[in-house]
Amino acid sequence: MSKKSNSKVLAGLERVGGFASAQELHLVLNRDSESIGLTTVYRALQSLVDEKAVDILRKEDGEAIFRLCGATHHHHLVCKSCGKTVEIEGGVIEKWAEQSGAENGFRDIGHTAEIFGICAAC
Amino acid sequence: MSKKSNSKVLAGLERVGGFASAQELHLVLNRDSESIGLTTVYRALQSLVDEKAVDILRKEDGEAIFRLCGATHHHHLVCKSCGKTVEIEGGVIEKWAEQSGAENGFRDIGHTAEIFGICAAC
DNA sequence: ACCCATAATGAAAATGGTTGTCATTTTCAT
DNA sequence: ATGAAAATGACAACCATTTTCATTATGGGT
Ligand SMILES: [Zn+2]
Ligand SMILES: [Zn+2]
Ligand SMILES: [Zn+2]
Ligand SMILES: [Zn+2]
Repeated sequence: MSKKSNSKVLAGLERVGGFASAQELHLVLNRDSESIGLTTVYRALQSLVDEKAVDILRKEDGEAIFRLCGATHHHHLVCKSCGKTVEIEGGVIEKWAEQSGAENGFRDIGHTAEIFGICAAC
Repeated sequence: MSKKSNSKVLAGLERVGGFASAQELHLVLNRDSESIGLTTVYRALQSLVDEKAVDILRKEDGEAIFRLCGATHHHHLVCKSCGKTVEIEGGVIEKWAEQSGAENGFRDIGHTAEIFGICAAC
């Protein structure tokens, strides 16, 4: 029966596209007339992470954010002033992370990387 | 005057050696007859992070942990299981960030990048 | 269809790290 | 010494997440 809430949450993540926090997801789902409780969203996300259908990361402030596993992986260039965001190709980073991890005997390697600055308009 | 609490906290971090949470640090400091409030520990850590004297990372549960940081810019490879940390040379990343930013007309470019995985011992 | 054991759900309360408030204390220049 | 400004810390507020617990849905056995 947890199947139902799991697929609701997965659908929500698809709709969102990229990362979303549990609470954002809860809002999105209920906005679209999918009645689901916040607790259940947390539980569904937890089990989806356990079965590796969903990735979990942490924002700088410590809040957990989730995304579909296998969603196209990319990185962001964000303007510190106006928030404008550009999606960046990160092939170099993927190699760097894999290689650095492997050289040090690590497995299950993941990474985070963000670029920030001031955009031309600001 | 924040100098005083900052150096107390730095001393605490030295004593601890590796990573410590704000609350652990608060305990350690007061155990060693350094009377300092928890709020002040948080503030000192915050300002030390701002001035890049201290690194901040997140445990899996989202709690912030801190440690002394060398002056040279570098990145981290962290074990998700035991917390073991390796400092990584990030020349590739610096170039990637600078170039991606410049290509999109951004200036004052900075970046964050972390690698995580499971270490050989775990 | 009916029972019942079991799992799922979600509202509300509890938890816990972190941040905000504000009165008090310390520092420092005059 | 005096006042302004910065620093401090006890306490309360905040907020994401977890725990409780009462209710509801599910599904197999009869
Ligand atoms: Zn901008
Ligand atoms: Zn994106
Ligand atoms: Zn990447
Ligand atoms: Zn390890």
